[in-house]
Amino acid sequence: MDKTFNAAEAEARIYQMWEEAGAFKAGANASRDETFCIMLPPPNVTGHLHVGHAFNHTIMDMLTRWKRMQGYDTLWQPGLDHAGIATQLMVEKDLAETQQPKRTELGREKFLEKVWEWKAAKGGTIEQQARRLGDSMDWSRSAFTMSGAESAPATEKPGNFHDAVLKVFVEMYNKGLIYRGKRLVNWDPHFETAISDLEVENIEVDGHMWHFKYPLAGGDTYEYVEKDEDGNVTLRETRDYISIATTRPETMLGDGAVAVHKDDERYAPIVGKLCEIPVGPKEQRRLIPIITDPYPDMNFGSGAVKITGAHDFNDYEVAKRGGIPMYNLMDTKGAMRSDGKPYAEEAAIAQAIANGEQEFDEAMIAAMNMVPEEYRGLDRFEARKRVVADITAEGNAVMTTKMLKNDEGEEVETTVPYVEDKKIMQPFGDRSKVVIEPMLTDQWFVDTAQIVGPALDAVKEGRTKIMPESGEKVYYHWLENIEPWCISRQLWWGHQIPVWYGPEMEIDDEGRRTFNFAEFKKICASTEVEARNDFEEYYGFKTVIIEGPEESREAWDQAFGNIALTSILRRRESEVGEFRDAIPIYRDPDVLDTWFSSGLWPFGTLGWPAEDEAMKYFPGDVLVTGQDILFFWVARMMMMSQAVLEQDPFHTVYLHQLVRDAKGEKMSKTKGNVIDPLDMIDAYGADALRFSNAQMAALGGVLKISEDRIKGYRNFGTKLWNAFSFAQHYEIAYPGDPVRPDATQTLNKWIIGETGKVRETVDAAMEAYRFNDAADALYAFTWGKVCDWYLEFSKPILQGDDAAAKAETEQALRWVLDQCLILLHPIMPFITEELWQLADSRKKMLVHADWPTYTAANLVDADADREMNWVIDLIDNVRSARAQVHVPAGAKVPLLVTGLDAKGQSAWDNNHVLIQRLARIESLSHVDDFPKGCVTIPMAGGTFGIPLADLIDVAEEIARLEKTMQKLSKELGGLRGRLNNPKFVASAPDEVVAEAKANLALRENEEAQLKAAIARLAEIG
RNA sequence: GGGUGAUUAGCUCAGUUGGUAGAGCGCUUCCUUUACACGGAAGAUGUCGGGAGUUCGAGCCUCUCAUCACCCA
Repeated sequence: MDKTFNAAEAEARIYQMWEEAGAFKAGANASRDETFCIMLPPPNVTGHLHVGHAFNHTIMDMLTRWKRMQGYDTLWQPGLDHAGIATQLMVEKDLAETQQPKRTELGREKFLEKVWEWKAAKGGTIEQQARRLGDSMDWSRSAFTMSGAESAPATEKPGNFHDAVLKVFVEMYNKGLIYRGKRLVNWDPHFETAISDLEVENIEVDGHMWHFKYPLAGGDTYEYVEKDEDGNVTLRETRDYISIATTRPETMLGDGAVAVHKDDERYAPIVGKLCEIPVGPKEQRRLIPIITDPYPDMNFGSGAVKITGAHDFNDYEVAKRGGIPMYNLMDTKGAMRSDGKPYAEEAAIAQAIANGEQEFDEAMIAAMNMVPEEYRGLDRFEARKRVVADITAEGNAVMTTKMLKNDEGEEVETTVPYVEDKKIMQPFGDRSKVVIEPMLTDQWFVDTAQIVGPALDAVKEGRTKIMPESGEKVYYHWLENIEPWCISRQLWWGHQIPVWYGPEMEIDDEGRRTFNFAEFKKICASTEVEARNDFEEYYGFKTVIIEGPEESREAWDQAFGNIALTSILRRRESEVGEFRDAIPIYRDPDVLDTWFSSGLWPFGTLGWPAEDEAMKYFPGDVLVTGQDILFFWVARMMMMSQAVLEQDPFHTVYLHQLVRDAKGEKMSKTKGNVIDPLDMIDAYGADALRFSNAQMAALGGVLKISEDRIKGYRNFGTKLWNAFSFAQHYEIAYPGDPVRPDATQTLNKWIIGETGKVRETVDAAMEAYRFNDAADALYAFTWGKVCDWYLEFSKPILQGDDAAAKAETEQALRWVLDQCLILLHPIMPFITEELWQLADSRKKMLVHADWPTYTAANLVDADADREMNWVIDLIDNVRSARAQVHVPAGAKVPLLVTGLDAKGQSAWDNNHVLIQRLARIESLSHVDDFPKGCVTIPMAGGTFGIPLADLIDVAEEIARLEKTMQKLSKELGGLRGRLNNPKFVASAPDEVVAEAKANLALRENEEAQLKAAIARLAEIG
């Protein structure tokens, strides 16, 4: 054997062996019908392995290997997520770097070809990296969320995930669970797409709060009164304006109202009146109403809030409640709109609306551009500056005084605009890093309110358990307040929404058909053919597919010429005669949110909607993922599985925290504290990293990865390795698959019992998802019991002449070491498999070895247990005493004993060889009294002593004994205090009282021995 | 502002129904003894964040204060 395990060489070789043997295939090693299935949270196809993956893969792999060894029909399902935005971004960057045409220049079809090319060439590195961790996934089943898409090239691995996505969309659409609507969504001006709430990061940044005056219409005035808490008037003045505070002045252009709280006495006189938005051309200043709403906080700012329904989520709610028009001010890039009619016209209409003179609807408002010409086309942040400057120049900024240096450098009181520096929470796109703009757009939504019920019930009724439990509260809180889920994205890479639009057809009383391009008819179908069939049936007319809505009118004109729509069909039939054209329809250009497809992961990967044998793995068992993804993904899988299959996708959700660095800080490239798991594997081997991961997997615990710790577990691996090297050194045969002997030797009985205990502990810990307990128990057993004691104890027998004892011990030792390998395999698969293969022949690879079922009850021999613990105790005490009185480590000393009882005597007789060897004892003599200068070692069943004659420093020995006494007294005090307390004896459970009594007796015995020893020494002293 | 969690040895953290505190690393001393120096032996260190309460008994339960972290506004 090599001196240490060569992880770098062995891991690749072993992994290859497993993979070639199909060791991880679904159902491999199955000896029973029960299935065990874990779905890997699919990493982005662009992804790389980071410490978070390394952590949760370790958990999943431990569970999978454990269940596979237990004979379950096991599947750990791998795969990749197409990751809409991330991938599209990556490919666009790649195009730019390689001087290829841009996405928009390529067009949709060509661009998608590029994405697929990119995926084939560079995607999925993470799957190779995962192999280095030892992940036992069934790679042959690796799934992809875009498999089977129309755009997929023939070279791609076949799959039907796309079918699943479309089928679910169509079904949910037909059930009314998916709708299209205009709502305020988070808009990413960089990618020009809607994104979900969860893709928004709120970051606190330095911002400003501006205070402006909105003059009352017609120069009206009112008495503005401020009072303190006691109702005393602190300010009274006549105002002709209402003061508004805002962090986003550019959105003033879209204000629809000013809101105040109904209880706010300051503004009571002017509620219902109109005020003027103090920006834009003087001639067309818009007047907006002052309304009441519960939203404004009377104590914040001036207490009055401008309402811009199209650009703020709170305002949106207020505007909806109050029927306030929501004017959209920006284009898809976040610049001020430059389309629509001249401002003067738009402002006139808006005024009519505000005055209540004109009806309005959503579509009409959406088309209106309330941006004055001077701001049109400006970037939103540039527009902000200009708006602030213009308002201030006109004198509508609220002013305050401040000490500023004048031209001569003197501090003088100066009147300046009132602008507060303020920390504001600003939303950023988690991918694009640009400021997210709330935008009023047409999007597709899942009506989550309708499907959330069963997902909530699953947890409430205990069908699905969230670990740690605190996750359940968070889950309820989120699901009970769930918002509609915006599922459309204005991207190209993804599942294109399977909805086609054509002009709405109306048939009048005379049977004349008219077509309406303002109201499109939607048909949802899983294929284009089906959609066209449906449309053609509807129109009774041929259709033609065109690109998008902007072309629809054009296409129509091209097809039919400039003919009045109302009579198109009649004229066509009678006048056009030869008929070559068709009604244009187009497919929705948007794609689905990536999370819509990954929500189907639990069954989409198993062949659904096709009938597939693999569906036996649904529902799966455990979902292991980061806490941050509970809403993104877990809740959605639960909703979608119920909505589609009416089943819960798994019974347990194991949530873990973000993996941080050793100091508990988030890892980030800018901080430079990123730990690459592959570097750790290179340096210490995958097993060490995995053990470290298992060990820190305390439920709900903070995950801090530390290189020192990983190194420590590498050392643990070496310890295990050396235990085998020990066996080899003693030339213990290793035929393979050792059988547990019927032990007669105490030490063998004892270690077999300890093995029984640890197996139970490990299984209990694994079942409770307490992986740290499993790892700690195995560490303590392997190192602390097997290596530190058992191997040491076995030496005299292995070197001795008792052939029977030797044979039994060799067999027991092989068996125990085998058990270490089996029990450690789920955590440390490589080194254990390597050691397993040292045997001459094995029935199976370790990865498929049978997980043991023996119990402590079967294997523990109470007498052997007691005896060995006594032996260990004695050795410990002798060693400790020797070290403290500075007996040279190598020196062999005689040992004395007084009052040794029968049990003690028999324990000594059975094990004296071990004791003498490990405690370096020359001989044992029974004496009535200890001689002068003797170190005392109190033990159950007798007092031991080491005579040191002149060697002993009496004072030092007294000090040592007194120190022990002190500790003992503390304990005795506690025990006596409790037992003397009648209430304790009366109210504590009997076994607790009994235990305390027994403990007290033991301690009192020890105390007596110590007292005697101290007295003896005092005499000499 | 709302929510969740944390505060235990020098450091990083365990501590499962309340029974009197543990691990790893680090540190000190000794040991290259025939599995292992990625080792062995011995050792030190804690008013379990502060305060109050419930209880015979609190690291654990309740309240309160402080500090920190994360999530959501």
